[in-house]
Amino acid sequence: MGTTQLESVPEPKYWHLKTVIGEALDSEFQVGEVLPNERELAARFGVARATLRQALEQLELEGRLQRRRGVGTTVAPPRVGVDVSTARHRWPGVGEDSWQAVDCATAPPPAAVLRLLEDVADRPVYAVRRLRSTQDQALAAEQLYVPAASVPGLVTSESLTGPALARGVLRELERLPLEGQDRAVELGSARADDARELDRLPGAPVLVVTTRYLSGGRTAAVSVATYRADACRLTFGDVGDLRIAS
Amino acid sequence: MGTTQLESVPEPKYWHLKTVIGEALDSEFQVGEVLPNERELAARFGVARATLRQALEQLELEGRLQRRRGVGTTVAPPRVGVDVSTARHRWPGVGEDSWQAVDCATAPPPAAVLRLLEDVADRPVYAVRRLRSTQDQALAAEQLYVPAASVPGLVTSESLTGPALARGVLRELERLPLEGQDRAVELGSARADDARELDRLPGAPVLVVTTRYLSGGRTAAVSVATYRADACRLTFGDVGDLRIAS
DNA sequence: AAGTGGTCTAGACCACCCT
DNA sequence: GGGTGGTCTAGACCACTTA
Repeated sequence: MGTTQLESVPEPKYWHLKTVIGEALDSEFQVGEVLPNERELAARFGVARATLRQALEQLELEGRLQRRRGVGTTVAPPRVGVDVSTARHRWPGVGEDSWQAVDCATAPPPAAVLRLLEDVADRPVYAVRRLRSTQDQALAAEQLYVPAASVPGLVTSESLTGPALARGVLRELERLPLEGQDRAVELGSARADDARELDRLPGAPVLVVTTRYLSGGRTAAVSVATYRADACRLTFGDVGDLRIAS
Repeated sequence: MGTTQLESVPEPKYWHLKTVIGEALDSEFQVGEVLPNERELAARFGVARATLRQALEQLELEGRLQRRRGVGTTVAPPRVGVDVSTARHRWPGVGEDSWQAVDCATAPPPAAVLRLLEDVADRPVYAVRRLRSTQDQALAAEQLYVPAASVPGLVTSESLTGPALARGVLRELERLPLEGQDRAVELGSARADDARELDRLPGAPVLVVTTRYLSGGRTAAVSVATYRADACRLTFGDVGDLRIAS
């Protein structure tokens, strides 16, 4: 990376910086390579550290950089495309997928989820926790809410807890006929617990995917999955899946 | 040993501020109401303005606030759910939709789009510009790239330009049999031109929806649509009529 | 212990919108 | 012209990782 001085331009410094550094990333850096630290970069470009950080923040938001406290700033790999296609008509956890069930509690779901689960009397509601990862990196954390009424065959016991209970709930859920799904994607910021599991700081930008699973005309389960916005590209392929087009 | 690891987690000020203000928004403010200005809020909470701004930035990212230079900070309405369902198997612009074609050029598409349009020899490539709005607010700006080969019946002339040409391209595109779509959603930051049309500043967070339209085994068109991440929730309903009456 | 990114401060000036 | 949010500075200290 050169030691180019910035000329005075009408456009904000951090914006121009972002462009300059972005181009340098393309031409002079390899994926995984460590950048000079922020104080050095700021000095090199002749700006305050806060200004430099504004540029780095944007680049991180766009998935081009990865910053980790105590470690440094590295060039991020291209975003991973993760399939969240709705066309499959499958329950979560069916078939080959990259989710791993890690826990299950019966804590009451948040108000926003309760609005989607129409019948509030369906207590308890199982809260299954799952993680989705690629080889070395956690991509998403999910909270799957399943009313007890959706898994009538579930055998519970004092000794059946944690991951085993989570898997049991998922297994029972598969027995219901899945009639459809409703899905929404929006931008959010990671809650403290999600952030920890995604190896990000609280408030990190995430793509929140909310799914409503329908069975028997009812909402049989609600999933709230938070994907690392810097590391993921959500794909909804319907190609090669040519269902009966109406 | 006496070294008890007390997990005192000093929560950052801006994070706490965000919570406090967020709760105040729920209980004490109406949608559209104007908040006190940043200098006053900072003084009221006893923090530096920069710290307060960190909290406001997060709230804006989550779609709870709207800030406009020279105007002030207002309480944002709930996010608008916009349907970007892929199940429709429709070309862009067919039927009742909220897009408005505004222009058409023949500028060469960016490299990332060229990679999706396999046959690079298909010149020229029409670049149709469209806007999607609700009553009073622009939600998304789209650049739709259509190789000339996809619209063989298009009659061009010197006098056919701008919006009229854009509509002509869309009309011709509808004549092709649509075989499928490939869609991806990721987080991006608004380019200067998109930002202007979305009434945001450059770099504002946007949800970038990239769609590949397939016809005859080829990529017949590529759409890159940028949605205001603060104002939109993208929905992918495949439920259709099953939707609970609302 | 040294080095990194994350938080925070107290100022300053600028660009924009309103009246 | 007066008020707003946006940009920028030059520091300071903190939390975390690594050696």
